[in-house]
Amino acid sequence: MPKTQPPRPRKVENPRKPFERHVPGIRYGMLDDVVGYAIRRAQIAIYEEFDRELLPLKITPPRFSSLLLIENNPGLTQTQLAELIGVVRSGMVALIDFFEAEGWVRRDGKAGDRRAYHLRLTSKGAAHLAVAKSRVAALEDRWSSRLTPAEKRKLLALLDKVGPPGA
Amino acid sequence: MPKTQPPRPRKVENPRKPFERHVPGIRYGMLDDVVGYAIRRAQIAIYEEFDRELLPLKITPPRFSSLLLIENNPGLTQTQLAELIGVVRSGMVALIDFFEAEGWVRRDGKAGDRRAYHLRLTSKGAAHLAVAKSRVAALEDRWSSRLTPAEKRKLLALLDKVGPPGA
DNA sequence: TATTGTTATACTCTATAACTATA
DNA sequence: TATAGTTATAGAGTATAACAATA
Repeated sequence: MPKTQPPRPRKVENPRKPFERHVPGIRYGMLDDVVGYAIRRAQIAIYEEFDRELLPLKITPPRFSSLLLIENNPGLTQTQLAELIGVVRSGMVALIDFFEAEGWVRRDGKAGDRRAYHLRLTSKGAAHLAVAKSRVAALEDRWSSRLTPAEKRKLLALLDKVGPPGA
Repeated sequence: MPKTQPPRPRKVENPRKPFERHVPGIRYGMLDDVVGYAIRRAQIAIYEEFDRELLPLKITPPRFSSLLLIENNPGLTQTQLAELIGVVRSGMVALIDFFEAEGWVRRDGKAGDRRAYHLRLTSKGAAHLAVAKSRVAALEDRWSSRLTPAEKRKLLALLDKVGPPGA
């Protein structure tokens, strides 16, 4: 009996090239002097690698910072955490739901106020976060490989001063 | 005849507080040493103001950089522009459609290749971009108000070196 | 066979508004 | 009357996959 032709493997379109910050021959105009664009460029480059290393752990940037803030400030409420990372309360619900489903975070009742929860890491969550932290630390080392420790400190300090004076 | 009670103005919930980068009393753990998070913090603070100043002009960050790249490199194709700003081709279509609908950008036929377009600013687009540029420049001045010119140059140079060595 | 622009589609984020149960 | 968490919903933004016209 005639063998059916297996479907020819479709050529993968859009083999996403890694983002290139300064393409030779392109004139960027004032973009090269705009802090906001320099930040955007650096962020694209950084997030690409963050996703590649941490998505297998189901960790995204907002998840990472949320878990870290819960670890360092046990008992935070959802509203407090939402303000800390700059999202609205309703957006925090799905995030904590996910953490709970993974068994990483507990919603503990708050004594004296039955509306609110205290957020705490479970031991499983703490162990998972430890793995994530070491990967992030490794990424940081790689990212900073072209910076001296003094330059990195300088960069952090300068970033902290950028933006509207009040922030 | 009895006047109908006008609906009592509902209290606005979620009066969005401006993002605060370092909340007193909160422990940020290793987040304070992570370049990626420092960048994220600065970006949130910066984009809030960008939106407030530029959205009335219908300008968003990707629109701004796209228009600027078209101005400085007239004749770019959509695929080239998409790669420059780090989005896929299909995402560029809606962006250019919008520019065309506003009358800011023309799709010129490419001689010798009827598949592609050369993108160019219209005079209306150039004029609009000029206004946007001056507002962005003003924002830059405000954002950099706490940085000396030398510090700003240093920041741009350091941001350029952050990330995977190849980028 | 490859490429340009396009469409269709879906998924993630995140926002607003309204609801509930508490306070 | 206000607040914590929640739900419903909608709008950006951006991704993948497939397609037509063209190379």
